[in-house]
Amino acid sequence: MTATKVTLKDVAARAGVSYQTVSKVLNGDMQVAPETMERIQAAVRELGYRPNRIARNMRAGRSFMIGYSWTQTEPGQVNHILDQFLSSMVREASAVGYYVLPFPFQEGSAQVDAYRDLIRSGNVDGFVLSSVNYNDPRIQFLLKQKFPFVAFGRSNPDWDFTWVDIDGAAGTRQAIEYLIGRGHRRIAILAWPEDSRVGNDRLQGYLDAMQAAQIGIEPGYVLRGEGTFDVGRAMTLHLLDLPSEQRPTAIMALNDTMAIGAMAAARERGLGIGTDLAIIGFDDAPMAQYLFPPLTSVRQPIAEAGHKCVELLVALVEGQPVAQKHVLLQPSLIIRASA
Amino acid sequence: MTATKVTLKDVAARAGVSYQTVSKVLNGDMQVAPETMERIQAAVRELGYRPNRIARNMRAGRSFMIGYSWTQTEPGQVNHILDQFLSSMVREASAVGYYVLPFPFQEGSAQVDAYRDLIRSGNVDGFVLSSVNYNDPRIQFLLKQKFPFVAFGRSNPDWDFTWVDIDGAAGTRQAIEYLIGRGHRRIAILAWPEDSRVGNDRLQGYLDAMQAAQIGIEPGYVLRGEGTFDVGRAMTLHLLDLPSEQRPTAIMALNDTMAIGAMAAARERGLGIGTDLAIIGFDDAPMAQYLFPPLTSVRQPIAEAGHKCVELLVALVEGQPVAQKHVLLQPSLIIRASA
DNA sequence: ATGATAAAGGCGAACGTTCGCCTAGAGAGA
DNA sequence: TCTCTCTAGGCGAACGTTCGCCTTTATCAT
Repeated sequence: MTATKVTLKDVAARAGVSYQTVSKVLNGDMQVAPETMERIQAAVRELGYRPNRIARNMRAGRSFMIGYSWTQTEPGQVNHILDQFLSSMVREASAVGYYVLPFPFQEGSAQVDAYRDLIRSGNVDGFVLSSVNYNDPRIQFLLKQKFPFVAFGRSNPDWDFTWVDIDGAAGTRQAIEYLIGRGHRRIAILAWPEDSRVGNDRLQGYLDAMQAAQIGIEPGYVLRGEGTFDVGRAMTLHLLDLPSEQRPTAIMALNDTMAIGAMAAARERGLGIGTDLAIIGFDDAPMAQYLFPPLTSVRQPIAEAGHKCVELLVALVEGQPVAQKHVLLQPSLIIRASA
Repeated sequence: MTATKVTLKDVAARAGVSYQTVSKVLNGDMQVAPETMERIQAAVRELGYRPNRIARNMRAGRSFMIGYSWTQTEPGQVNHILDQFLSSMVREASAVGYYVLPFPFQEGSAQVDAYRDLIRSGNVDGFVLSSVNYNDPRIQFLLKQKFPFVAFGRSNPDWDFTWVDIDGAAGTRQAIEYLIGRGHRRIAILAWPEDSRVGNDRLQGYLDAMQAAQIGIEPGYVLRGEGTFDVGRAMTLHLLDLPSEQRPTAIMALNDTMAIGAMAAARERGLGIGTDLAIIGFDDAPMAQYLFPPLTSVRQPIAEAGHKCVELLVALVEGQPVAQKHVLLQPSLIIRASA
């Protein structure tokens, strides 16, 4: 019907007051006579007035936007995280008067440029980073700029910044303890390359749990490689082809994709998954429950992480005291038939 | 280093011209002496000036934002679409000077309110809708408001609006033709409830292909239900328990989750998937290739759809002539071992 | 010499808010 | 009656752009 924008002046004209008064009344910054209040409210209602967000932001000198960018996954991979993480960020942001601004992921040095541009153009008040790793150039840059950000994931221990992370070590530890409790001693782990901060964290839980149970770490049981199906399958075939007294009875993979590769390998060698060979994954991808057999996996509280990131970032941006600079969320082991 | 914002005036002061001149020069709206140009460019470079996007939008009376909201999936489900669709929208939008603004999904009548609020507050210049269905209240509302939007998905045939969709009928047709070519005649289909526009579209491809091949449609082979694992499994068990001369030799499901349920059912009945029973899914979820056996499925050009949606919407918003109001993209059958 | 024309750039205004300060009138205390 | 203090609300300014129009100076053809 009415395509034309309704402004404060329109409301003011109809209510018979100055437009600044309308502004103040709507923002609760002023006492007015009850009848005036009534007239203003009626005008707002009848005209369908909503404050123009751009003008408001202009005046405030802020954008009330949170920049977020994520690494695009390769064609074969799923980003089952994104939906949960982004949805929970958007919801929490909206609840506190912010929006999330997704921007394109860039490779290499162009990546930091994208962050710089968003800052300089006043497009965002802060960032949430994900997929952080050691020596992350974005963190380095934002720290130097003193620009507010919260990282989903830890980085170099000597860098001082606010982060939210999932306790990967605890997740793996839980899984390994479970396997040990079921009587397994020869437990192998399909880990990631050494330059992966997340991979090292998760691997640490394996080392801790084995040591706590006084089981020596067999170097041949710790395999590293890219977290893909093919790598998981190849590593598992290698393990299964060891002499039978050395062959592991349980394999944990640091993500579900590798675990599925491990399942394929077990099937190829004619082993019953969950019976002859226990397999545990990490991430609890949505498909995990539908695999044959359903995959035991470590589930991460992704939505909670997104929520926390926004909560901390907004506190940072608004200069409120931040209760906790570091939030470490606990994952949980979802036990199914594969282990 | 410099936390303070750099504005046109700062640049102008350093270059020794008026700030409006800087604006015009940067926007290519004015001819200046080469030396002046040089001074301005140097000042911009040295100060790291970027135009303030909020002020620019304020002046333009537009936000250069595209609103987008998606239905949150249930815990067990994946939204493997989101990453591709959103990424491609963000990339395309960025290329033409826009951003994508995700906002929280609301149930029921609050949903339209969210759209209305975004319009009134000047937050967005247009919308991309997804998960559209028959009688979609959002489409109804936006048409009445004459507010620019592009739907990813069709709705009521008599509503006149711009959409991008994937030719689901063609996808199913391709799959069924493939099955027929492999000698199958007793082909069942696991379809969705009748109120699903997408489901009916995909189902139509089955009907078309069967008819074209002169194979009568067996009513008992067309099963409808929610697109979940459990429903897919239950429907398949029902089909497999038919007398052997009536039992289908191939089953197509309208999504991968149901197809995986069908695979579970086949396994329970001791049938070899791809040998005793052919199974085809729809969506080509990333996990499909890692299933045992790998699932034959219909792949949709999601990224292209996202790209097109933004392209059309921007044309709409800027009042440019839209080459094609309706874009129907072709899916492709990815043949693997399950059929 | 003179007027026309173009090039180079200045200036005021406006977009819709919010913020701080000002004012008119009423009520109250002395 | 005078002043002092509230209360309700008005008014100007500013945020950083862009747009339209104006002014100045140089260039050129007549």
